[in-house]
Amino acid sequence: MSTEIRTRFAPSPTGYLHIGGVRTALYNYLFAKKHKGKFILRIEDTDVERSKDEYTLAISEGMKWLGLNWDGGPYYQSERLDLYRQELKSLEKSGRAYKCFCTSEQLKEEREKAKQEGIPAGYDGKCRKLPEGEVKKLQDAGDKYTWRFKTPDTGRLSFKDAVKGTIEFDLATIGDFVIVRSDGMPTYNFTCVVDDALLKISHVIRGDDHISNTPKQILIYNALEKEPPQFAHLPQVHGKDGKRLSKRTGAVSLAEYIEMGYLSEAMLNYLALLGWSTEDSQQLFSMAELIEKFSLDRVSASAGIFDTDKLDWINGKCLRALTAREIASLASKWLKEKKLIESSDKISDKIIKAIEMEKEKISLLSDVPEKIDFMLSDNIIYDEKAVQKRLKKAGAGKILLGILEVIQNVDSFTAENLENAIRKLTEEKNISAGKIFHPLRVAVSGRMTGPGLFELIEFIGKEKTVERIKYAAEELAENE
RNA sequence: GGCGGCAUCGUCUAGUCAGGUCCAGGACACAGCCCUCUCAAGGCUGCGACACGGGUUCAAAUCCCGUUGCCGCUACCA
Repeated sequence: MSTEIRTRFAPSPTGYLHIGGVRTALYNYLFAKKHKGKFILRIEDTDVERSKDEYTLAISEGMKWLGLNWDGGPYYQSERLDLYRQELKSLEKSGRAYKCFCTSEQLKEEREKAKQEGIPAGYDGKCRKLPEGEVKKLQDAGDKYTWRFKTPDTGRLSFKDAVKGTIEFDLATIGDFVIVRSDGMPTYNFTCVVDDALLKISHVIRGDDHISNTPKQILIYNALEKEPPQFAHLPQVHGKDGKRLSKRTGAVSLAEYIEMGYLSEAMLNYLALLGWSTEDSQQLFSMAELIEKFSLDRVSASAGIFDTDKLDWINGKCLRALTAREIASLASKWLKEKKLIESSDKISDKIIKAIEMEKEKISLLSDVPEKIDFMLSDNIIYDEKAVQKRLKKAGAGKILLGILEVIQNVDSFTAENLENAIRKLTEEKNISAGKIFHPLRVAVSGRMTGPGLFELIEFIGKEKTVERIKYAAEELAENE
């Protein structure tokens, strides 16, 4: 009997969607899709203090932006409290959970003491032995209590991890841990198991910071008489300093990368490769290829560093594969900010043409305005360095005037005709192409870089071109 | 401290399970060259790594032991 593959992404809404979390979500998504299974979204919001609605929103928006659409959920743990309560009852009945009246202050003190003395920290299971009468007394007195899970005192527990192999733990090192807080809210290790079991998750794919939690969770599965899922622990994503990704080392949230102008497919492609690879080292993938080729046994075991150089390269590749119209529409937010367009639905053909000419130089969507604004504006700004280098040269003014004459006489103002005419000029006057092209470029655009000169001139139009060459020749160029 | 995980070019990695075909392959970045009216893009070339120390073996990046380093867990966070 083949059971359905079901994976889940289970972030806690205590911060914006983290880039490492995005990768976890991606791998879960790819694995589910590859096996024609289901990908479920679950929000782990049992930490009332730190969970915020805005983070929940950011998570689902981010997932949508990426196109990682979930097949089930989102399930909110805060809405499933009854379920955990039921399972707690079952644990109580089987004697696997007990009430603990120790206060957090007490425990903290003991932990510190243990640390100083160099003895292994961890709960000593004091309240496990509390006589029933004593429990009743404390409870009647209104003392707050947590529920702890009773872990075995001896033995070993091992599990097979799809990326790390077999991992074994000594159960003596795992103390009784809290599964329900004194305010009645269940904790992670408990809710996670209950939900994964109830939602029939077949493969738990998550960060390897959860490895140490896994034995605890398996213990709960066993106590609840549920079958544990397959585990796959992904290596961490680190910052440039090799440490855990943090704001200090760069952007960490997906939203920041969106803001910088990255494309979702580039992000996905890059993240897919950060910890996974094909045997032939393929670098560029469509989502369909990713789904087809992904497999957990080719996931790397070691942590990777989030490096934007490669992301930028992939982003450029993705961008170049789009049409100018698509780029314009994707970049409309930035175009609007720079006042190049009024609204997203008012993208002129001129803008699209300009983007077309500069397409291969765009690496981020946010680059678009600066690449094309000089072609669209009526008043160009002459770059000081460009003027110095190309116009303040002996004879530059005279050359420009010569070009002007030619240009004025080009009847059909196309790039081809312009090029023919100007190349003819270089031959007639026997001067190198560079001597003509460079000053001309600066004269009409104000800068030294840009699209092909003749396409650019055609785009600018005869009237403006003539006007600019005149200005440059008379006001800027060296006329000696 | 205890427990657990990880260790190949600056970065992402292939190769490790089934030791030889690996004086270690690909990609990004970097450098140079080519193309070229500029900047890009593209093409080519180059630079560059098996953490360290033992062992096993005819042979080790691959297997074993130890060391070191980094990371995680050790919460009434997830």
